[in-house]
Amino acid sequence: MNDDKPAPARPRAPRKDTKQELLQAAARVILRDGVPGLTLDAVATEAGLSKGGLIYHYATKDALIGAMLDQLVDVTDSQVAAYRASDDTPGSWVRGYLKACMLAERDESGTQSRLEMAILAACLNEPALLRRLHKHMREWAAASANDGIDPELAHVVRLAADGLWMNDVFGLPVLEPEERARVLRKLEALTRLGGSAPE
Amino acid sequence: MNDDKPAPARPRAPRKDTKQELLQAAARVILRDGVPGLTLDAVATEAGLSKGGLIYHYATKDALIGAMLDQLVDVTDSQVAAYRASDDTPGSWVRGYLKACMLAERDESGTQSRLEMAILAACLNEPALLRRLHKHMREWAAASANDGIDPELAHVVRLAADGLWMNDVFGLPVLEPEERARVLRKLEALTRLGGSAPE
DNA sequence: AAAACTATACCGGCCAGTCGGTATAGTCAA
DNA sequence: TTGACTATACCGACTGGCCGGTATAGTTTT
Repeated sequence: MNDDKPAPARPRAPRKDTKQELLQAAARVILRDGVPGLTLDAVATEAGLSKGGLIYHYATKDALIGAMLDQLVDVTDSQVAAYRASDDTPGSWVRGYLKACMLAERDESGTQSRLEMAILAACLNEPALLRRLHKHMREWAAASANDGIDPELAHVVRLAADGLWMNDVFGLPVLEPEERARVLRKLEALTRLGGSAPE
Repeated sequence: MNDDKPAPARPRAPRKDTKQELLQAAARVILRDGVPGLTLDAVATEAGLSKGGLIYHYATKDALIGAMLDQLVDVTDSQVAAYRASDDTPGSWVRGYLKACMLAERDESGTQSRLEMAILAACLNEPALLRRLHKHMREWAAASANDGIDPELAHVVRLAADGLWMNDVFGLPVLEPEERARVLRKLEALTRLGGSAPE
């Protein structure tokens, strides 16, 4: 009846990019139900698939979480790179990182940062994932230390960004929005402080 | 052969502080096996008693985790207070907090900080616990903002301490020990910077 | 003997991962 | 063009283990 075979949009048809859709579904689930709520069934349902369908694309739960982690790292790195394209003065890496971490504000109600932390929390369980995460953090630490400004100050700013972003994650915000904004401005200012320092 | 009890060769003496022992056992388990490894059976075994015995003291798992959280907060607060007893200049709260967070170094291989993060991770699962944690964080945020120094700078230092402490948690250290020490010194210096600042 | 404390057995729910099956599309040969 | 065959995508019932919690029967100590 309604079936025109060559037409792309049908109920029962291979999805264009199911894996990406699954990743987003997983993000939605983890934000709504927390880390323990991230079950294969939940993700599958959220994505409009069955568990079998999910498993077809990601053989194990860890594979799914690992893919989320990879994407998170990629996004962060590319955001930093994008920022640096328009700022190559000393401290630009840290400022880019700061911006990347705080992109949350663009989303509705800090969705992004909560997601990031949730992914990290999910990684905590699996040593293999944790190792991958750790590797990336070391790279980030190295990048901030090599940013052309006082390395310790760079670390401080980066760590504070991590801390702020972590705080965001615990449900409601710890800092008031205005105070948070002031802190961010202060952090940014710090990256310009040691920049063209003497010596 | 003095005492060949095949079963738990336990001290028949009335354990007066079993609850405390259980808390410590839970800490050991969580450090060794991670958050998902924190099962009632595991804690009981680690503490040298049965699950029934554990349940007798902590009726539910959440009660156990809650007790761990309370103890963590108490310890932190009392360490801050102890520090301030010998330093009541502006910025003392933040410096005390810094010290409390970094007590890890006194332990063998950052045990303390990893434990703290693990407890937080365990709390992530239960909304009720998360709320309690959140309350404490707000108190800490308020305390740092009221420390007699530039509030934003105080937040920055406190957040960086959180970030550093979080980094420690991911298994191996992200920063080299010397670099870490330099960062700490920088943080401490920052708390004295805005202290008696103009205005 | 009662209270305090501990051990053992068990239940029920949850959840990752399995497996046999179905539907659709593409290929190729007769 | 049609039937045989294969690959891809997906479904959903099922299983097997794990784990929180319960029930109950000891064993000490006071």
